[in-house]
Amino acid sequence: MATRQNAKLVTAVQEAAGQPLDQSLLLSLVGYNCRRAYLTIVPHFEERMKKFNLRAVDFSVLSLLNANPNITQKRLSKAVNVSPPNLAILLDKLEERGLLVRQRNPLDKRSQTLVLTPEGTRLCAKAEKTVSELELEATAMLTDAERAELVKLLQKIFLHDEDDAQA
Amino acid sequence: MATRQNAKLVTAVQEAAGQPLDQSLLLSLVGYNCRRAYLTIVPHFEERMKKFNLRAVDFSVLSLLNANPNITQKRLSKAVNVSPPNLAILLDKLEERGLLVRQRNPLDKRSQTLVLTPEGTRLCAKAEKTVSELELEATAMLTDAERAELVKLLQKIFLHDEDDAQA
DNA sequence: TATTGTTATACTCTATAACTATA
DNA sequence: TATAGTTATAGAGTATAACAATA
Repeated sequence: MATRQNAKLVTAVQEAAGQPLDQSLLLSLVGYNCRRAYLTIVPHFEERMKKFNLRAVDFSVLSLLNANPNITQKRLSKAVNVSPPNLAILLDKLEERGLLVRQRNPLDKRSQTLVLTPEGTRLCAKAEKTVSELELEATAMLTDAERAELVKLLQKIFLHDEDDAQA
Repeated sequence: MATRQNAKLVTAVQEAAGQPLDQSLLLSLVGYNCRRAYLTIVPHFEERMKKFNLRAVDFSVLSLLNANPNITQKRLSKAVNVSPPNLAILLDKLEERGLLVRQRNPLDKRSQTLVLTPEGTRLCAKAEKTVSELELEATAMLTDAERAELVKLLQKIFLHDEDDAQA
C-alpha cells in the first residue's frame, strides 16, 4: 500500500521533472508580463548607472527636475510616486552630493522648489544619454516600430486618467 | 541685488507652477513605461485578491503548482524569482494554510516536490478566474487585439533567452 | 484649520551567511 | 565535495504617525 503510493509519486515526480514548465496562465496576464519585462531591463540599468551612482528613482528625479526646474517637492513626490517622508531623505542625499538645491518658495513659504545645480545638470545629461542607449540594448530584439508600438500600448494603460499632466 | 535675484525666482516658480509636467524623456523609456503600467494594474490586483488573502507571489506559486504538480522547490524558486530562503518561508505559510504539501522526493531525498491540496486547487481556480477578470478590467482601454499585441511584445523582451522553459 | 515638509519609526521585501541532510 | 532546503539575520525599500512652520 505504502509502496503503491510511493510508486505513484515516483512516476509523478519523474513526469514533472521531464516536462518544461507550464506558465501559460501567468503568461496570459498583462501585469505579469509587464513585471517580467521590467525585471529584464532593470539589471541593464543598474549595471550601466553604477558609474553615476544613481538608482532608478534618483535618475527619475534628476531627469524630471532637468525638464521641470523650480517645481515643488509636492509635485515631484506625486510624479515619481515617492511619499514625502521618503522623498525628503532621497533629496537630502542628492543635495549633499551637490546635484540639486532646495529653495524656499517666495510665493508660499511652506513649500520648497527644486533646481539642479550645474553639476546636477551635467550628470543628468550624461545619465540620460546612457539610459537611452541601454534601453535600445535591452530591447534590441524589437524593431523601432515594435518599440514604439509597445510604448504606445503601455501608456494607454496608465495615461488615460493622469493626474499630474497638469496639477 | 537680492531683490532682483528674488524677482527672478518668483517668475521662475510661477512659470513652473503654471506648466504641465514635462515627462517626455522618461516616457520614451520602455522600462519606465513597463513599470508605470505594472503599478497601475497592481492596485486592482490587490483589491480583488484581498478576499483570497493572496499576494502576487503567492498567486504565482499556486498557479504554477496547479499547472505543474510535483515540481521541486528549486525549479519553483527559479520560476517565480524568489530566493530559496525566502521561498521556504512563503511555502511554510501556504502549507500552514493547508493549500499545498511538501513531499520528500523519493528519487533524491535532498529535494522536496510540491503539490496543491484539494483546497489549494479550489482556491487557485477561483483566484485564477478573478485575476483574469481583473486583468480585463485594468486594461479595458485596450482592444483584444491590442492586448494580445502588447503581451507578445513584452514576451519578446524576456522570453528570448529563457532558462526554465526546460531545465 | 489645512498644507508642506520633516523626523522618527515600523513594516515588508530582498539578500547573504551558515547550517542540515542527502548525494 | 556539491546540492536542496532551512534558519537566522541584515539591509533596502516602503508606509505611517506625529511634529514644525506657514497659510
